[in-house]
Amino acid sequence: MKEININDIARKLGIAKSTVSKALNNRSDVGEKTKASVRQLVEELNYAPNHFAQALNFRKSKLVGIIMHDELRDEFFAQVVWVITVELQQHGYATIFASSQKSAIQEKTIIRDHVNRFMDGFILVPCAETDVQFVNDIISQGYKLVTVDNYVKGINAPFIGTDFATGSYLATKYLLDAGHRQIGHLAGPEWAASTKEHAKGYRKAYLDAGVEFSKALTINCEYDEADAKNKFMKLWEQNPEMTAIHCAGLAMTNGVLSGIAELGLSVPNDISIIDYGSTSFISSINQKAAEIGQAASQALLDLIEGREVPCKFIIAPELVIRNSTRHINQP
Amino acid sequence: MKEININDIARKLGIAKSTVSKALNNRSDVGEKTKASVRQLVEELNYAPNHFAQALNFRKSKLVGIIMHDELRDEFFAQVVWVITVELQQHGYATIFASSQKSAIQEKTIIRDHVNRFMDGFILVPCAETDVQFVNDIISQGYKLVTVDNYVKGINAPFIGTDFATGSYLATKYLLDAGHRQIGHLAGPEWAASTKEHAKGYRKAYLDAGVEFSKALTINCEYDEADAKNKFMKLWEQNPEMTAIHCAGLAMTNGVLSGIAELGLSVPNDISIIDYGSTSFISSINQKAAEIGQAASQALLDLIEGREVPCKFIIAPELVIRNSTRHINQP
DNA sequence: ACTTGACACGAAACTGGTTTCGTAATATAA
DNA sequence: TTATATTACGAAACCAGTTTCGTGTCAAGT
Repeated sequence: MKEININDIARKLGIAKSTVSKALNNRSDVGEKTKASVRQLVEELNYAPNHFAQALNFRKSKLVGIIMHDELRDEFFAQVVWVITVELQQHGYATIFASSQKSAIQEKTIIRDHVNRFMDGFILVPCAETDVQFVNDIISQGYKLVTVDNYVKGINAPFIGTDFATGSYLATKYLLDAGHRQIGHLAGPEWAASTKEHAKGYRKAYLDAGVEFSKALTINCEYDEADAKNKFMKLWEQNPEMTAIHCAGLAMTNGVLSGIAELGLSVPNDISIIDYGSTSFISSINQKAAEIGQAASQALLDLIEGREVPCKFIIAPELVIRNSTRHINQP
Repeated sequence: MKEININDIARKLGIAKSTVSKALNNRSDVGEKTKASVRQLVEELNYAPNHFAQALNFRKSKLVGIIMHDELRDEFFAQVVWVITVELQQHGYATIFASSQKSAIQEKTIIRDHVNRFMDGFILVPCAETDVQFVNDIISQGYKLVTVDNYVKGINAPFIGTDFATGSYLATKYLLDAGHRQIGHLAGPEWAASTKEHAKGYRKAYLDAGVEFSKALTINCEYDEADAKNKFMKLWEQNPEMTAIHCAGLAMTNGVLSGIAELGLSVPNDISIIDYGSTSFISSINQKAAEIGQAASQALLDLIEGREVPCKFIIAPELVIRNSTRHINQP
């Protein structure tokens, strides 16, 4: 358990610890033979500098905090977190993951705690009621922060996210082109910024196609399987002519599939589905978690290292057609 | 950016910093009025002690490392990581997540790095070729470590995982009871310890039911959607009488669903599915990520705080029937 | 009145590094 | 031969806390 430290090295070589430190940092005011002997002993004893002592000096921890609004159970967020972790790992940073569990109060507590831990930066997926003032205070104190996925107006930090309007536009247009006319929209909850974007794209596709648009085909829903099933059942009851549905998230698709199975229907014969970010057989809008994770970690590194960073990266998603959609005959 | 420190507090109150420190730690050799004034100023200035200075003193970081063999994209692991994070957060620990990306070499590097960061403990999901010797060295040096999910023989640390034999037994028995006779088994890769356990349960169900068992119904497969689709197609070709399939993981199910859609078949009419850990409409063996995460964090806390810890926690999974299975008539 | 003890506080050392500055030894220039 | 520069190193201060130990003050005991 006892780690060897710089003093041990110095003592064994009969030199000062300052010399050892300088040797390790390859300073010019240390002789070559001294450097060589230090390096050799370091190798032998498997010495590595204590991160905390260094952090205390540099006021840098080589630690980045990832603070998410939700629970990481979503495959998309899990992949974003993973990509960020790997990217930052390559630059010598470790990541600390924390969840605010959709609570603005917890979010604050976590950020404060991270600040005392001298985090070098934060990647924040804001929750619904993020305290913009508080976050901006942190930023103006010089802490480096980027926000991801959930755009919150007024935060003075770079944002990296998906162009949901385009995503939903692509999905809806595809279904319209395939002959569908009654396309349901299982939209996200009203508190999510993305919900409005989805609706914008969905509607635009109808308008562009010159097909009559009905509000009754849209229903709001939490990102939750059980709620999604209920809302789908309601939507189906009210729109028995519906031949396709566009879901705002993976959890919703699962609820819908459950409802479809219960009704004895089948996909895609009776109903086509396009959702967001599914990796299964469902046709979906691919949110490009890898790109978002990369852009977010790059933006944060740029901020930390004092480079210029654009304030918005909107990543266009991609429509991936799998086996949950079919063409139907025009009436 | 400049945080206030214990010296600032001391100066403003005209007392020594040692007194401030003792007041904050509620030591008995500080007067009550002094304590009160310190606490008040601390509150006012929003002071919080520097974690690194403390870590340097205590040789404890209040940090726990989670090192996973895989990529976190699996919903089960994502939830395990999340539960561990939340549990430990409640005890004042933050978690650092890292992935060894299935490489024993990376695994070592990460552990070494974590050791210099004075991690108070590790939660390790070992990769296929974990260096048992190395891990045991770390443990015998006094570092606290628990292993999760992937049981590796010879590691002197508590293990928390799923009873896969029982899981696959339950799945297979259910399908047999439902009248299925030709039940495919899309097994995990040979390197995974769990694969043998799955096979054990699968076979035992056949034996217990007195139904003839065929090796041809089992095929090994990576935890990868594309590979799963190929292997399923092969299995289907060779066993056209197959009416059900038991998959070792979620990624496999997605591959299978893709194959089924391509063949123009439907679930559960043509083929029933039971997999592991799915949350969608697929009937599945629920691995109880929450229980595993809780048990793992509790075991680690016990280790860190010097309590006795049993060496194995095997958590029995649960069969959850959803909409991907049907009863068939006996021939 | 003197001793003893409890109490409250501060100086200094310590955790493991980095950095500044001073200086001795050697090399080069005048 | 002396003045100056260069090189190589060490002592000490510093980061922000904790802990040990010493000391002064006051009250109680004899």
